[in-house]
Amino acid sequence: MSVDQPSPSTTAPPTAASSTATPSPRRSDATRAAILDAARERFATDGYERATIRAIARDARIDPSMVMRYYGSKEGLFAAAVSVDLKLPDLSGVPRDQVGRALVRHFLTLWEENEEFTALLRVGAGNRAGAGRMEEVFREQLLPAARQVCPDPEQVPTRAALLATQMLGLALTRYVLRLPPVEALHGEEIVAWLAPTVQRYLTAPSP
Amino acid sequence: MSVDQPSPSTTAPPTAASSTATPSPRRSDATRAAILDAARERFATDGYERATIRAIARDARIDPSMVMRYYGSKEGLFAAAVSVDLKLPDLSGVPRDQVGRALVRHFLTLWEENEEFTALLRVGAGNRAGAGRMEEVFREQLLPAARQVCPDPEQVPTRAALLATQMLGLALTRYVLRLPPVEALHGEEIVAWLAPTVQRYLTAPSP
DNA sequence: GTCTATAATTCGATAGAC
DNA sequence: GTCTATCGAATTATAGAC
Repeated sequence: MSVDQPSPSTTAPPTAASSTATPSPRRSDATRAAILDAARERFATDGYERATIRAIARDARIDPSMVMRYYGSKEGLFAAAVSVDLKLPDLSGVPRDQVGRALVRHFLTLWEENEEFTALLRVGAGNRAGAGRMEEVFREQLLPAARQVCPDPEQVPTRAALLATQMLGLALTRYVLRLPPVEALHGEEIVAWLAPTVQRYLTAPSP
Repeated sequence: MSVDQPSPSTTAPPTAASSTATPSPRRSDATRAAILDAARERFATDGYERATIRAIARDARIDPSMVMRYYGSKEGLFAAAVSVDLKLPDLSGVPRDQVGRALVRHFLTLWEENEEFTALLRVGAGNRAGAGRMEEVFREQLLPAARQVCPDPEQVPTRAALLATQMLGLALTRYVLRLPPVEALHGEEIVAWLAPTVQRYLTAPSP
């Protein structure tokens, strides 16, 4: 899955007799990691079409042809650079009336320190394939989390969908559109306002 | 600001005894309208970069050069095609405890029958200038509406920001990303679930 | 008003020297 | 592994014939 194999030092030692157990560390790992970092940033700020391979290569201070050599195509680069893991906690260990607060806080800290999700969101909004990847994240990560909290299996998709409208709306307005009044909100303010919403969407009886 | 005042046509002889009040109907108005319709649809479904002038012209069954002639540039075309009016009702006439329901229902019906907002949202997500136009809509239309409902002027931007996170999140997941469980929700279901959220964001005391 | 032809860029991708 | 050079395709935008 993860293509995140950052070699500790810039000049990775090939170490003569190593190659059996570990997945063959390449001498170019540092370069590859630099490319992925630059790609994530460009995709997050410019979107898929405007994030050109040339610009990404320039950011990574390497030749554009290397990007093609390593990742085959622009789509391959995007797939390698953006692999969203929401890292959702085990909600079965959280008190029932605290899941809203726990989730909002989790997403906030995750998104503040990582622009991978912003990249996926921006690309998903402007590209059909990107939207497909967003749905994948929803299906494989958000649905199982909702299943841990929601008693009625029948209602899980609806509950998860409602959760998505609120949390993706926060991500959109704060990190993509960057509406000033949303950016101005402090993390704890957001938690205080949104936690009751998420709590109700997941656990309250149907209206 | 509407950019619907293109340069006067090269040879535009107003009908002999045309009325003096109406803003000079041109013979090409049907063509212009067809271009704008096609542009709105392409921008809404493909985003700014992938919506090419060629494709828009093909949809409108005219020559690509006509688009340039009428609107000067791709940006000019976008500005002319997408001018979002949220048509927000006068909230001072709505019972205080019904503003949430009224707003959610209003946005739903507006968005279901008009893809202009979807176009602006998709473009705003992938383009810096587009994000600026989204902020314009927020500032000029959503803020005044919130001001009608929120008693404390100090809190108006925050309240409007919270409203934006929920409603834009709905628009994003339903019309742009088209997450199946969100698309599956019926209009009245959405109103029932989201109205209390919006109501609280606008009128409840700060948490 | 409408269309053809094309200029001027820019991009993704390829070939091959060193 | 790295780079130069370039191809082929697509785009916006312009010039000008009819």
